[in-house]
Amino acid sequence: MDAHRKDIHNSELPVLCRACEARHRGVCGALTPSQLVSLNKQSTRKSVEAGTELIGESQESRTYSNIISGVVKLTKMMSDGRQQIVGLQFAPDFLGRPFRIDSGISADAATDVNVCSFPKTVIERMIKEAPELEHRLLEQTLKELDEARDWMLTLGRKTAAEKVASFLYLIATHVNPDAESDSVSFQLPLTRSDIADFLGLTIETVSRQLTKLRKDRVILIVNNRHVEVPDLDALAERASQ
Amino acid sequence: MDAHRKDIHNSELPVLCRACEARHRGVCGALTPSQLVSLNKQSTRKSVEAGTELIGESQESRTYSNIISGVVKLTKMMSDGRQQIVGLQFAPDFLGRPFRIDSGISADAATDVNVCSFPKTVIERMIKEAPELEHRLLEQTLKELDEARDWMLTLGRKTAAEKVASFLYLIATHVNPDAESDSVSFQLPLTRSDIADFLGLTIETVSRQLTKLRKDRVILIVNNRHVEVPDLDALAERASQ
DNA sequence: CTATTGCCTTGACTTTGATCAATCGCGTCT
DNA sequence: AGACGCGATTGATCAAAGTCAAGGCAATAG
Repeated sequence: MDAHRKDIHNSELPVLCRACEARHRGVCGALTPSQLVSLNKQSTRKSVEAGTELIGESQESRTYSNIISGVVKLTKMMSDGRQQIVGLQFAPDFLGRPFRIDSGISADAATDVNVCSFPKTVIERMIKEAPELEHRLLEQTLKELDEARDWMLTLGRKTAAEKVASFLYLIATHVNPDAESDSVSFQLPLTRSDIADFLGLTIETVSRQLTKLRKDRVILIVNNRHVEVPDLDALAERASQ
Repeated sequence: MDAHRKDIHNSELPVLCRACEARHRGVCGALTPSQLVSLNKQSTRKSVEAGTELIGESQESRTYSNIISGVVKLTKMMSDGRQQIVGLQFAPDFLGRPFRIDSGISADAATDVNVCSFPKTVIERMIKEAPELEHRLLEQTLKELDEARDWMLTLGRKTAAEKVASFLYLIATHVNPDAESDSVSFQLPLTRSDIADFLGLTIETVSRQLTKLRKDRVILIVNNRHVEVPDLDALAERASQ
């Protein structure tokens, strides 16, 4: 399987792909160097700022993308305005859904985001040529399904205090995936309002629970966005995880 | 793509497969008659009664299954006993997760269930031979992901009254998928306790909300399990859907 | 340099759904 | 028949989270 990748011959790869995480952990890892070259000719790097809608009601997007950096939030909205964030995507996640029509979800940049975009047609053709690509998509989809179900437990059964701790734990472990030490420091990719929409709470409750965690010395709030966690296990404990 | 199926030559198919929904709407539809014959030799029909654990902590199951009839609930549990149903599966859904290790989910028969089981090894070999099979799995996984995210909105943002109405609407539309009329009659596949675990509520709240829907004549509770919905749109209204 | 704005926090009060407890209906076992 | 168990309903009370309202802080605009 890995024999196709020929990582040694890095020089065969498009410059942009060489340092790209998506080629290792993302879907591009399923492609041969020559497929990468051909895909690369049709791909464009884009930089979008926080708040931009990437996929949504407005424009039927004609592209798929890999997230290069930043955080994308997937949101569902009710007709009366209530909304729920149903997923967060980090690099090198794949953005878009081949073979499946939209399901009322919009994707917005939660932070400033860099993506690598490809025309849908190109990806759909490549999937037919390279079954391994579809396999990667299945694996990412299964991962997203697991995350969604984990979060259903959080939404349905955890208290506000546990929810906020769970969120912080999620971010702490995603921002720095290979954290050896048990202490972490990071920027929150979401506003209080986004956090509330992710947790099924109000911003006031989120704020109060953050304050409580701070007073209990489980976290350190350097400023609104910057959080430090001296002991990840203690945080996990608060999240009942 | 459909050319492979050769539905006309029904006589080539294994007897058990001929009337099986999974061959049409389920994953078996991806297989040629000869593949079906070979798969059929290794498959076994099983009938399990409500409450039986199909996949779980206890035994590392060596098989995948198609649901032939009945309802399967997917449950996540916290160490202190709180639990959340994270998905319901109906015929002809595929049960099991190729290429992905267990994620703390157990699958139990919510009602009496009939399944058609295959050894994991056989399925995994067939996936390599027939990319279309993997394509079907991706499609089912995407469907489950959509359903999970729909439910996240329900769990995070709907009131108890809306949650219960949403659940009834979900069952009403799944039990009789091709309901022409706007009135439906069905058996609830879950106990009140299961419904509560699905909705992130207590059984008392579920009961009260059902009573309220009954008093408001949105539903008719024939007996504990048997419900009639005279007007599906009115129910959808209550679910804010 | 002050005014405005957006985002967040804090406090007082209300509401929703949870908890605790009693009772009912129904099937089953003796 | 009577006793029991199990699931569901109903009521009374309580607690957690929501709502409403005021104010703080920091960045940006005038």
